[in-house]
Amino acid sequence: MLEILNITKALSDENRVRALMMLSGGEMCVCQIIEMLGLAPSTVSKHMSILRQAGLVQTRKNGRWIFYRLADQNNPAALEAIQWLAKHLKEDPVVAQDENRLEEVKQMDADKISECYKS
Amino acid sequence: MLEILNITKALSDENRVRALMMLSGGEMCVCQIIEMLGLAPSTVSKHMSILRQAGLVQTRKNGRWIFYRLADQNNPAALEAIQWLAKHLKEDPVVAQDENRLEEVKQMDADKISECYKS
DNA sequence: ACAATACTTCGATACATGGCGAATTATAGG
DNA sequence: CCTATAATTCGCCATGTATCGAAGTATTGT
Repeated sequence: MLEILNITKALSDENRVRALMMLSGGEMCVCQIIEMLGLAPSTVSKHMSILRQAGLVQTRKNGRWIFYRLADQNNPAALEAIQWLAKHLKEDPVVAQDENRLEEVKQMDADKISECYKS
Repeated sequence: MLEILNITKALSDENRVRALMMLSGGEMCVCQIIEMLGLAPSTVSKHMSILRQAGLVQTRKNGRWIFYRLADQNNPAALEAIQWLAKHLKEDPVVAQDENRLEEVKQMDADKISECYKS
């Protein structure tokens, strides 16, 4: 029950849902999510922590950057919840607008972030 | 987005999830749900109102009784959410215990409730 | 008409949650 | 080292939510 409630509570905030939908397009570092959501870094960090504790996202650290990505196979409940979200938000204007700006933001940070792959 | 958030918010409370799972076994009147959850009538009424506004349940009035039942076909998002819940709470101890007590409570009220079917 | 029952609405209260800024940790680069 | 950057943690505040009891509505039965 607690596992399920962790998921539903995590999904009951618009900004967290937006973040999840963004991650459908591939991993992002926190600074990109901050840019997309337009919230304070501390706020976004807390949101992502809630998503991670619910098993909806996973993290990978590379240098100064922490990349968030959607959960993989080993958590069926989380995965199905994400699929449910994606299915029913496919036509959502907020999600669509985010999807547009996403490419822009990813391009913006591409230069500096690509540096961390040089090593 | 709002429609989806109404659903996830409705599902982010343990008592509301329990109520939904109980309704998988068929419609119930509010007094039975009150008995099952052990909460004040006003509290249960509010919970059920939230579930109804999210499109997760529907109501039928008969005499003094108002029967709640799970949503039917016309709301795919709600229906899939309920199926997701049921799937991942199949082994949950809280839900299982409710399921046991459910027959008992339904029997308890059977006599007086059956009166409303006489007319 | 009146009392009882089922349910909802309202008002108050305690607690949870989302938001920010400041301070902290960790890493990279001069 | 020292500074800058990325991210988190912490403390605070405003808002939202779960809960209750009391009052209100509707319906049934006497």
